Amino acid sequence: MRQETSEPTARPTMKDVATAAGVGLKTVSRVVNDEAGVTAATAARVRAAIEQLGFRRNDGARMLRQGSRTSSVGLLLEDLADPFYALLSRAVEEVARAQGSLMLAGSSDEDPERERELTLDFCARRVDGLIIVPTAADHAWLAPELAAGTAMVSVDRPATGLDVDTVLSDNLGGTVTGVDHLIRQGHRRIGFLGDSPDIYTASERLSGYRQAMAKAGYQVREGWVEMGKPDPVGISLTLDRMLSGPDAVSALMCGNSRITVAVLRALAAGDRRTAVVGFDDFELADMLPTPVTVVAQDPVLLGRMAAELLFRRMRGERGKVQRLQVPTRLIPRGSGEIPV
Amino acid sequence: MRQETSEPTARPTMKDVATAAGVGLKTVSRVVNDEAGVTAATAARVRAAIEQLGFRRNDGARMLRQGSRTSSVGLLLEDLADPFYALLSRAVEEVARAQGSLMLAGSSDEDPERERELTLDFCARRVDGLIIVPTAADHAWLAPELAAGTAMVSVDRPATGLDVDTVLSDNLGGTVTGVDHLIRQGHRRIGFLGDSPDIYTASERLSGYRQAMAKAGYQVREGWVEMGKPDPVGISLTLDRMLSGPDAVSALMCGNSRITVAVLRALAAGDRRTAVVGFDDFELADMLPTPVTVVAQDPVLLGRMAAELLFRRMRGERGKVQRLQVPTRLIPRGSGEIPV
DNA sequence: GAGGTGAATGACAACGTTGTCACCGCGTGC
DNA sequence: GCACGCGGTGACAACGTTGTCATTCACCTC
Repeated sequence: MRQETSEPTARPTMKDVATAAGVGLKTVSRVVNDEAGVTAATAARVRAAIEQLGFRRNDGARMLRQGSRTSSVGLLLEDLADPFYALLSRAVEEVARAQGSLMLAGSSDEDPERERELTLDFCARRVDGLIIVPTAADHAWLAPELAAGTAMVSVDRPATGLDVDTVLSDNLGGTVTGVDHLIRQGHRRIGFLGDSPDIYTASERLSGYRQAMAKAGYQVREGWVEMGKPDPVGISLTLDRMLSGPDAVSALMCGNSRITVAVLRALAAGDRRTAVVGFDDFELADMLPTPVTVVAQDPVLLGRMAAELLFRRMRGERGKVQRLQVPTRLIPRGSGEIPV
Repeated sequence: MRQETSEPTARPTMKDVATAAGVGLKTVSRVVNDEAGVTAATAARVRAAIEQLGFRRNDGARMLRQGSRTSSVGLLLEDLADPFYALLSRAVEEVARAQGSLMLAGSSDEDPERERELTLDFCARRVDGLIIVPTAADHAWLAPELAAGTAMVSVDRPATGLDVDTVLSDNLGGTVTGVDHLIRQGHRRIGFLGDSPDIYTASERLSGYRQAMAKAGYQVREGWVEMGKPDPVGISLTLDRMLSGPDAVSALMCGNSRITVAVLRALAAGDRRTAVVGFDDFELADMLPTPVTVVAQDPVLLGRMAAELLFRRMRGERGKVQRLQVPTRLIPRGSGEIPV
């Protein structure tokens, strides 16, 4: 089979198969779908014709005829290439496959416009369900789709302006655990570096930090908190500031793994031994010169729970809107156990 | 909009919109598709009805009517969650989006049966094109789909039994470069640990190793080569063997990043300083106690080239079957510069 | 005022499939 | 001999959309 010679041959349809086999259209349909009521001899002739023409049923037409189900789900997240979301995607794929569905995947890149376009494209394709890691923007525009019967689950973050099932990590509690851990090592001057505060997870984690500090009765000084898109240069400058002067911190809580890594890089350049706890685990965290203590999330569980919830809704389960929380886990490895 | 109360409302169709707006079906179609020849007043009425009913065009039906194009491509690879393939996927997604296509993604898990099912499902959905990281099994079963006009590109590995455009890394040359690099540091006793030899990339890299050794005039001793699924325990045992006795090696070339990491873990447990070069870069390779020298691939470029080739085919470009190679790049970081 | 022009609109078929139903031919029971 | 049942089969409509073509009507020209 040489690609270069293949002409854009029209795909054979059931009608073509019927003609070739000398039977009626419906008989072909019966054979293709393993329906009863076809003689073995007829079925054999039809199958031969199918083989010979290279026929394959057009599932698009099939689903149009049969009604709503397209046996496909849409997954919309920030970035397919991010290790965290890659694991989550794979978990969703796994559940979808077990349910006989295919998965359409798209990355929003945190851009509400792109998110909206992709999501509405998914809806136009009539996905049976939608799993979405929503950007910060309002999602009320999805309400008509929801009303029209497209099942939806929000994961990792809640969708503002839309009342749907949601699966979240325990961002606040996890951060409290992480900061508490630093406090137990004797630290009272702890800094926090987080992602843009308009991202739900980032602001939850910031709250966790503030809450843990308040609970311990420690003040959060001006300049101990820095929020924004992780940017190596910016983080390096921020660290210089946080680690010097009379108000210098002795420990850092990092709001996500990209920030943690950037912080470690910046610290590696200097000679201070600063205690660090990161939110979100990452590969090789245990292999670094000072193994990194983290508050680990479970992206696979997040994805699986979201997908299972989605399929339950798709099966018609009604009930109240769910809001599930996945616990986090502190993994002490060394960087968080550096004393004051 | 509360999910719990939403009944499985049938989605409104153009006919419903037409009735609501008091116009003909075709007029709605015209408005939806921004065709000329509709009065502003009529269009406004139609748009109001669309808004009110929450209508969205059914792209499935549209594509059925219009002919072959479904504006979707299928991506089939080993594992969406693997960082290498996650990057590749994202690159494919990016190109697809630029071309107005959506992406269906699936993981084969290196299982030919699963690969086949998913791929044929994609074909039944009438994807316009297919990008596949093929398992080792024969792919002749895809020939009818190819003949039927589904564009196909194989990436990262060639598809045996199928003559399609292919985009590959320079696995052999890259490994030669890596081994040469070790040789230049004075090593003559170099071991090779690779993945299962039935995986194309693994056997190419093994060839590269043998070629580099032969070129230098160094013998490859019995026991210096170990191929198989990366398994931490197995690798640890293998290393014990390779690094001891009269035939002990002084350097290692690792066939992929999972193996590299497992090797580094095993080496970290001991106290030897063994030179290591890994095939395929990975995150934080530069941050490890001994930064890791690697032969880096470019998964993003692989994905982009594959996707661009695919879309060219989909646009009808004929020409001979292509076989493109993406160069690799040696990144010396320390572990490969450890002398004998 | 007849005829022509062109813009707006809708009726209808078709895309490839499946559900419904009618038909055909044969064997059975009376 | 006739009604009946039943298994096998195919004709036809329908799913939601778009392409084709006919129709309508206002407006213009001579």
